[in-house]
Amino acid sequence: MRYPAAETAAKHARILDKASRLFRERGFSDVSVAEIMKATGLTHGPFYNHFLSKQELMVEAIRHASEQALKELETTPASEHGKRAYKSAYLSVDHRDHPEDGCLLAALASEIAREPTVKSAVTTIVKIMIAKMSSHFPWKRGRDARGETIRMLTSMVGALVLARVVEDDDLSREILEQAARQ
Amino acid sequence: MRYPAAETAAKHARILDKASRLFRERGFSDVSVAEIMKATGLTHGPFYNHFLSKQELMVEAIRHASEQALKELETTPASEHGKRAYKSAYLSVDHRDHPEDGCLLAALASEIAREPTVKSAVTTIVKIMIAKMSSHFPWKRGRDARGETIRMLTSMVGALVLARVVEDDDLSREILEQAARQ
DNA sequence: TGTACATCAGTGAACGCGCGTTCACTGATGTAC
DNA sequence: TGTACATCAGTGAACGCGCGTTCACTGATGTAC
Repeated sequence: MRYPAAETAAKHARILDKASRLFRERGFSDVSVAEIMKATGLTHGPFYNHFLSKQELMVEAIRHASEQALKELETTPASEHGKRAYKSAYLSVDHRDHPEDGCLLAALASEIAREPTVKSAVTTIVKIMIAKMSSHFPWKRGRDARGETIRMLTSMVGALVLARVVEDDDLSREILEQAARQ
Repeated sequence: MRYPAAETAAKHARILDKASRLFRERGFSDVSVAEIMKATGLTHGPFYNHFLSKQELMVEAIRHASEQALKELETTPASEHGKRAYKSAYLSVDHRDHPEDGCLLAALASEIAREPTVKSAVTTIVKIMIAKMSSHFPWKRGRDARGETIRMLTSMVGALVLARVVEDDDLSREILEQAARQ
């Protein structure tokens, strides 16, 4: 049956949102198109009214998650205190335990590297994040902001990945704390 | 037909070796049991003469890769120079381009976190690596070796993951270089 | 304003495919006598 | 030492299953008159 025109765009956005969360939670290949559509409240058929393929959805879902990440950075105060808060939110137990809301790099790292179309979208996002972080936050006078940004990003992503890989909660917290100190 | 008894153990080892490389190259779910057996030169049937399930193979393959990693650490000179060499080999373009030979954490990060049995095996390995690295290499007097080890490991894994996720070769090398400086 | 009809997002059965796993069978090897 | 036979790793067809994707069909909505 025909549905109110205004709902179509809203449904598209909901598929994207559910997909982006499910993918981060369980990975691209462990989440089926049918499951995403079910989470959106529909059957799997009309998926192809919204997207050309699962691959295309993966790219769009990555873009959707990255918009969220950029918004978070922009709403963080551009001060030394803001930088510390940003880092410690990223390295929090809450972020570790909720990949579906969090950093797409840490959640999908190994799978992104293997999907060329997704990889290309992620490259753009990483470049934007590095540029925005290095201009947004204050860095020590005379030091190179870009290098410091890359080193900070690198140790944040590594710590979150390691903290999630480890089963022992004490060790996991220790990893997050050590990285926060850096 | 019956085969020479001595060959059985050798075939087991070959399945493990091929599997551990293929998994690191393309991920657990993208590599089929049939493909692993084909790489070993057999049909897929006798896989179950060697392993109970694909899951069990995943755990064994992780253990196999970790033995390789431990051996590499132990053969690295226990000096400041050895530590630098170890770090720069890990952060090399060669390691970035050959996940099948390299660090299992960086190659399978996001998938490990989702497989409980694999996660448990990896936890053990991470603990051993941290302990061995902090006692093997020299650390600045008075500083806590364990903390420094965790921070070094964290930024190494993060940098390799990010360098592999990014399509732009200049940016990818920049990430590796920045982490090497840390 | 009321009626007739085209539209098109959603339905749900069906498709081909590759997966992990099973199993009846094979036949050279190792062993009992 | 030679023969008869049990062993068991390997073969390859087959299984059930869930996947991504397709498609004939439905029927409330929006539009033409």
